[in-house]
Amino acid sequence: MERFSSISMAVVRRLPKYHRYLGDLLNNDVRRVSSQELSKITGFTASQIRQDLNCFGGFGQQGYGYNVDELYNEIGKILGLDRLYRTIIMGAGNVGRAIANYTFFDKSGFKVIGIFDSNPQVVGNSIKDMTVMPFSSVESFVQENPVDIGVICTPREQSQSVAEALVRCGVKAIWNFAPTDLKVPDSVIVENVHLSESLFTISYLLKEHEELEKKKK
Amino acid sequence: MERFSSISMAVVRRLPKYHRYLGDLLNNDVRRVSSQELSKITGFTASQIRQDLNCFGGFGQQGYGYNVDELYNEIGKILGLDRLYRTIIMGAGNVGRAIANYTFFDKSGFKVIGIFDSNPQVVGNSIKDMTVMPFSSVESFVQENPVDIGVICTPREQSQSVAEALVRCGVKAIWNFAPTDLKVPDSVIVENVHLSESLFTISYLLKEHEELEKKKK
DNA sequence: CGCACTCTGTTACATTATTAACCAGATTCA
DNA sequence: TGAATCTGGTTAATAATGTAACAGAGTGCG
Repeated sequence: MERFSSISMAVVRRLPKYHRYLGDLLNNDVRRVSSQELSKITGFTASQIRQDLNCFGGFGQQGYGYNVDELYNEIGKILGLDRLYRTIIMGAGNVGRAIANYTFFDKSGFKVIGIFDSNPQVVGNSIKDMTVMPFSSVESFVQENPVDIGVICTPREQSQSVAEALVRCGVKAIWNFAPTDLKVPDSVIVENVHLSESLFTISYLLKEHEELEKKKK
Repeated sequence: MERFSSISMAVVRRLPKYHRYLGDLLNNDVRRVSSQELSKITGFTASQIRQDLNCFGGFGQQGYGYNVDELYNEIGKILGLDRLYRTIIMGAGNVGRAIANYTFFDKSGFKVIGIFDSNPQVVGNSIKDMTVMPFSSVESFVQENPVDIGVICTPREQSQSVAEALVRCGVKAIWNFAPTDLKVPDSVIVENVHLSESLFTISYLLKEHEELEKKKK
């Protein structure tokens, strides 16, 4: 995906973490927090936290720190969590069902409004008060019900054609759980959750760890 | 987690992708490939690919390129995919069940040998020819059956204590699906799959995209 | 009300990651 | 066989990211 904004992805990917930790503080009735305290909690350096936050404006105050409540809400706004996103899930297999039932999803303003599958055996089943629809009906469904995010939970073979269908429908963002790199126009946002790559990374680190243990002996 | 190896994580996280694309080439009976061709396929620069691969040794040959079969296997070895990992899943909810049934998991040498849950209603259920066991039996189970990787699929509240139990059992790596940063000793490998952060990133990018559209008008 | 202290915003520096440039070895085709 | 071409390994240059340093705004206590 092309990006015009000057904010680097490195910064963007830290924002959710700040948001989460600030939420925790808020739950513990903490009113104010300094970058140094945040540093201890999050593990990032205080310097980095101050710099990150300053990309979006001066939320803090010298000699005081940051107001937890205010900062939490500001970051929420920056992340776009003050709105509702309509999503559809493509593929009602294990992953698709897990996402559909993922309560966090709902709580954060991501509303699943449709689930689709290609398997006639699965179409018609109900998942969380929704009936699974066939892939072929996606385009007409989206015309009636605008969709912001499409979640791809199909096997690898189907993922590219499903992505293309979503793009044709005008879906602006894709959350991809299939182990491929989808080819879509630059204007479409793709966020991959590549479990296999994550797993292989563990495998690598385990092997590396073992080899170091051996060397020690 | 502490790391001693000189290989940077940036490189490590690209290896699975190389491995995947090489597997595709292999399936298409492609025998040789140059860094330039790989560049077109993967989207990384040829320079980067050559440099990455050279961290582990000179697998290519001037004027020829890389032998696909050999490179695929070498990267597989580097990633530690030539061995079997015994895993247990902590939490038999939506995510835990999805992982347990994830066929890719099996195919790549990650064998689920146990599933645990804290809910007495869930304990005793069978998932994929396994019976869900109570959390309390983890330690004795692991003593009998060595475990390499523990997968945390519990709600947030339980994740830290479950992680600590795994560490006590001597589990060396944790694949964490709970939305927290676990506190474990440095020697334990933790790989997070933070779906919420991934989702919030989409949210941010969607908002950014919309704002840029507005400006154009 | 003022002074010592705190803590941000910001700029300067250091480190890491990515890309480009180049050379020599190997290949291929005539 | 040999010249033109290709391509990997390696070093150098550039870009991106992260860390440290510091001035001064603002706090809070006496």
